Amino acid sequence: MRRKPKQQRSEKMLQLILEGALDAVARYGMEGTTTRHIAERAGISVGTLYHYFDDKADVYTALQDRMSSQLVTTIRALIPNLVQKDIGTAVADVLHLFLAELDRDGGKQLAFIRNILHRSFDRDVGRIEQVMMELTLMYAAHHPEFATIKNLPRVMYILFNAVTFNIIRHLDSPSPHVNSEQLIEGVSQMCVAYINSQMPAES
Amino acid sequence: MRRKPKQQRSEKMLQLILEGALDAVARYGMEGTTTRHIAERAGISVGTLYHYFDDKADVYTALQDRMSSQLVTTIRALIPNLVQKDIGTAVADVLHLFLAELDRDGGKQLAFIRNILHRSFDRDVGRIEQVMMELTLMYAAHHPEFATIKNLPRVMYILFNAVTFNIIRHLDSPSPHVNSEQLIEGVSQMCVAYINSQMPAES
DNA sequence: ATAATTGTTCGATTTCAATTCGACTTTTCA
DNA sequence: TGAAAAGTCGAATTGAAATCGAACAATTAT
Repeated sequence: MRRKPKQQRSEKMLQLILEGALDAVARYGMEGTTTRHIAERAGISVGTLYHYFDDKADVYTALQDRMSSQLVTTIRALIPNLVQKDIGTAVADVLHLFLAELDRDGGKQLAFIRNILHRSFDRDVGRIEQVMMELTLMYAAHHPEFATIKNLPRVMYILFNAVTFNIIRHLDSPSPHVNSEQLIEGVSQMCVAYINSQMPAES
Repeated sequence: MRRKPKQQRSEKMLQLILEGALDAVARYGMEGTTTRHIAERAGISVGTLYHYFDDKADVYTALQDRMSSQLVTTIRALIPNLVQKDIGTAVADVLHLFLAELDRDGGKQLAFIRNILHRSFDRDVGRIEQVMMELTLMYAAHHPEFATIKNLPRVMYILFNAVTFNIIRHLDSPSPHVNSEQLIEGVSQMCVAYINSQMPAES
């Protein structure tokens, strides 16, 4: 049985379940949350839950969908505005918007997102970042002009994340428009450009 | 009971289980893999599995650890080399290395990584990317010089991923060295620098 | 207005994977 | 050699996910 809201109370129930799930995950974590927890917090029975969703994972998926839909809607509404600005400001605006959106509802959405993410990387990314920081130090030792960059650690942190996600994304679902070589070339150029832009201008 | 290799056969057994898990996940997917599957493919019994690992999740964690350790070791060995090169080449080298490492063992590692990642983003990231591409089009319409960039879609794809992961990472586990404002500022500057570097030089 | 139909809710019951347990085998070492 | 420690096994237990059919509510047809 798939999701199928026919009467209007159904729609309310559906949202009720999603709220219950959000609550439960915020409280017990994603692993710790059972279908009973969700039903309980939504004030319904398990049977009802399964009337609206295929399985537990489906509830989470729906919750993610709802969140990303909200974000997409908000951004889309802001496009006319963004289009007027310079790139730096536009990017900053979108990010501020996003963070503000997450902060509403007292952090439950944020907790949910963290639960989705946390089990994936964390440890591994952290470790690899550490080697990259070693590499940066070594590199700076061999290239003195490198050390003149203001906030070098911050710049490296941002670049590391930038590169990493491009690779992760490429692994997860390769874009038909960009092959490995093109990606690597582009990412390298981005690093060079950002780093150069952070160098104090030479006289 | 934690992991505890005392005799030497233990170490082999441990690796055997990890291989079994890698196999099983490549075959049945992460959700579809049961402890029986793992035990079966490793040629042992479930009971034995639980002598070496706390629970099923622990097996996956160990597998991730093993993979990231390998990567870290490889990179670390390459540092003396990398240090001699310009930044663009160094970045490209590391990425090539990483992809090559994954390609050994006939894609089982790759399949495992995909399984870890796939359940997290995919849908959502894709959707949001789509709005951002809309935004790019609109933006180009208002800023003609923008349209002169070669490979604009590729550049935007890379920047989108770069920005997204910086935010995701910030949400997942905020770095003590970089607060929200600093991150947004830095990320914006990166976008500007990369885009500028891709503009055809004005006479 | 009433009956028939369709949609909704419930929670006890079933199912199946994760984990435990204790009996058995192999290795270590005194 | 023998007995203590380490390792192995798989049947039995446990507990959460998912099902089921019996009630209940809303809607539609007569």
